[in-house]
Amino acid sequence: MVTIKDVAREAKVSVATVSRVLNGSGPVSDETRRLIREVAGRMRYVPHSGARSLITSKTETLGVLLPDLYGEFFSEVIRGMDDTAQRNNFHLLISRAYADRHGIETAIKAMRGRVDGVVVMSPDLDEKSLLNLPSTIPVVLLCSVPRGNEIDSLTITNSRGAREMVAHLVSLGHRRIAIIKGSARNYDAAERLRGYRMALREAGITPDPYLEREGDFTEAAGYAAALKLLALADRPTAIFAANDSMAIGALSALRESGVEVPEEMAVAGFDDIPLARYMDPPLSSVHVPIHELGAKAVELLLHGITHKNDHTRRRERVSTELVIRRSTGAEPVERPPPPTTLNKVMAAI
Amino acid sequence: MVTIKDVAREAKVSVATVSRVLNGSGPVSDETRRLIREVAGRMRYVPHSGARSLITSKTETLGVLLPDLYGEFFSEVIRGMDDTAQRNNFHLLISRAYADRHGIETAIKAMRGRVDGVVVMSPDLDEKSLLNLPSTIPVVLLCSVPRGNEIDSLTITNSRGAREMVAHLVSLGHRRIAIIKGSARNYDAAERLRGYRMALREAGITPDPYLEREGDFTEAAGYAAALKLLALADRPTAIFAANDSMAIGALSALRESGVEVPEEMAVAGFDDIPLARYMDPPLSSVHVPIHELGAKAVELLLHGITHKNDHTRRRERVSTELVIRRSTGAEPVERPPPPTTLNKVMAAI
DNA sequence: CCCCTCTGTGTAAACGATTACATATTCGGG
DNA sequence: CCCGAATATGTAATCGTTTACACAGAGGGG
Repeated sequence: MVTIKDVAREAKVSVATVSRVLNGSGPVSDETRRLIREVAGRMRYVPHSGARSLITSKTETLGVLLPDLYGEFFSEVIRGMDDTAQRNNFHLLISRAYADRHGIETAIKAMRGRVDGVVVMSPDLDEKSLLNLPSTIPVVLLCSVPRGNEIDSLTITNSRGAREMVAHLVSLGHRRIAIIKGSARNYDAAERLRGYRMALREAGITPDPYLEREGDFTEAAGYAAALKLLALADRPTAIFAANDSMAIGALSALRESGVEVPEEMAVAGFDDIPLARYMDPPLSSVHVPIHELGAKAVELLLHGITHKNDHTRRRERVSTELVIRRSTGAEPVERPPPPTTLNKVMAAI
Repeated sequence: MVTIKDVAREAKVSVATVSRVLNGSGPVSDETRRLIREVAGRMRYVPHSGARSLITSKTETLGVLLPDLYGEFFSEVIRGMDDTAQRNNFHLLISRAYADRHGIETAIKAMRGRVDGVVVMSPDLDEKSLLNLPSTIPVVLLCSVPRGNEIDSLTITNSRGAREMVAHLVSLGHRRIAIIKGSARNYDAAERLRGYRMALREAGITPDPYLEREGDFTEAAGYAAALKLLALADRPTAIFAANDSMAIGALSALRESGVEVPEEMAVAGFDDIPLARYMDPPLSSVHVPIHELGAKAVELLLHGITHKNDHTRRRERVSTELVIRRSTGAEPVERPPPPTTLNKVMAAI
């Protein structure tokens, strides 16, 4: 492995000069600069980041702690993070961890010294787990229950989005509106449930516990919950699923049961994953700007890093947007096509 | 930040002893060991990984270079990688890069010194780009055109899977079978096309260029291609899409055109994403064990690392499996439900 | 009783970079 | 002609580890 000394020797200068050229720090004559650049390139010199971080105490790396999830959300949020990170010359160290206190602490510990900050995504509500993170380094909480003034946090306007969607269903004349919930321990799921209840209350509808079904964000759960709803003596006329995957599972169950959507049953989801518009019928959903979510999280973290973690904590939310398609019965009002970059991108495999 | 010296001073021993305890290297008395463990824990000491990698020249980190893709595949493969990496106490440094030569070289360069090896996923066929990677460190090529004896590689049995699916369509009596291709530059797509043609030849069917439509692995492309196929004077009776997203787009187009699936048109995809079984009708597809793919890639890389890159190069393939559902018209033969871990997992959001 | 081995510990030299400080040269102004 | 500032470069300390080597004491075999 070629080191800075090798380059210095080859270029007949001192290591200090080489370092200055490569970092653009001190004053160096144009001629020397050219020479060193040439030699370093020819020798394929790459500085040892460990050595560098040892002396500068910077790693230029961000940790990302994800829960044990899967699906498109995951990849899209990473895309957003990576874009912003790369633009700022940062790398991403990604790790999954169980959302419980122990899991997160171990994971953060394993990252200590490797990263300048961490984005923690821990949808589990859990106890005060996250409160006493070994927070010598900046931390941003993503899609987790916000912790006031202690940690930066970034969330989705879950309850507002859910409330708007349910309000939309109400405006179409529905009174018996069911919800397929996410896991009770999941923050986003809890907030969406809150929005649902809020909308019902505002419409003067008394909530019916039978219309609140358990779910876990999978298609299978949506499928099962829909079947149970159909079996009720007093069926709902609309189903709001706490995410699109469950809505898709529900659509499948309704289809197999011969229930017409939206005529006999309106269905709505949350997230607006790309597939939503290709469902039968196209699925109404609450659009979440996932890419932006990742990007903002990293921006927040970088801010914390440059301000050495003694900045005033922020608590931001990214906005959702109602996307109404045929599954709720209204005229299909398709949004303009997604940004071209997304279209051109290949979903390899 | 507390260093090893602080711990040594506090425990009244030398740094060497502390290091020995923490790494379990040299002989240390039980009493000293206990003491040092206690002190280190109390002081929340975490070794500086930079300093460590400086002297050991190991980073315990694997680089992952992904193309500019999105979708479930991405997240699932990362899951597989992370599982295996964590089990071996390795971290994952993930980065996206343009699949062209320059993009990959810059990205690998940026990772040099930070990682012990790299998994490069570069579906683009491109020129010999990948040939002369700065391969001082082990590299595994994932889902890319294999490079014989120079680099370890891991691919999917694309052509076999495609061939089997098309053969299945033939066995159902179809003679005019269309394909919606992936990008011509994409390796997986090219292999799937090859399998399609092979199956036709084996069935004694002369290929019709009008039945080979362009696509790019997105739902939108599948939608558009299906419409064009319907407009043909001599329509096909079956459509094989090179991935599920395009198959779903095609299903959507057929539905809107009032074409019955599978009666008037059989449809099949590739990948068997979780959603496939919830489509209308449930989508026949070629199952790809994505998680396993990621896991194997990391195993291959770890092998290269422990053998200091002078091992004999391997060239492995993970097998696909035909999953027949209603969209191809056969009786629905559902596979057993996916592993429970996957079911229990939450697809947060 | 001596020597050898084994255990437990400390000392100090690496590892590869950055950077404060020192030094050498040049240049312009008084 | 001299002095100070500016420019260009080199020297060496430093960051936090690991580990080769040294050393001290204990125990056992001859």
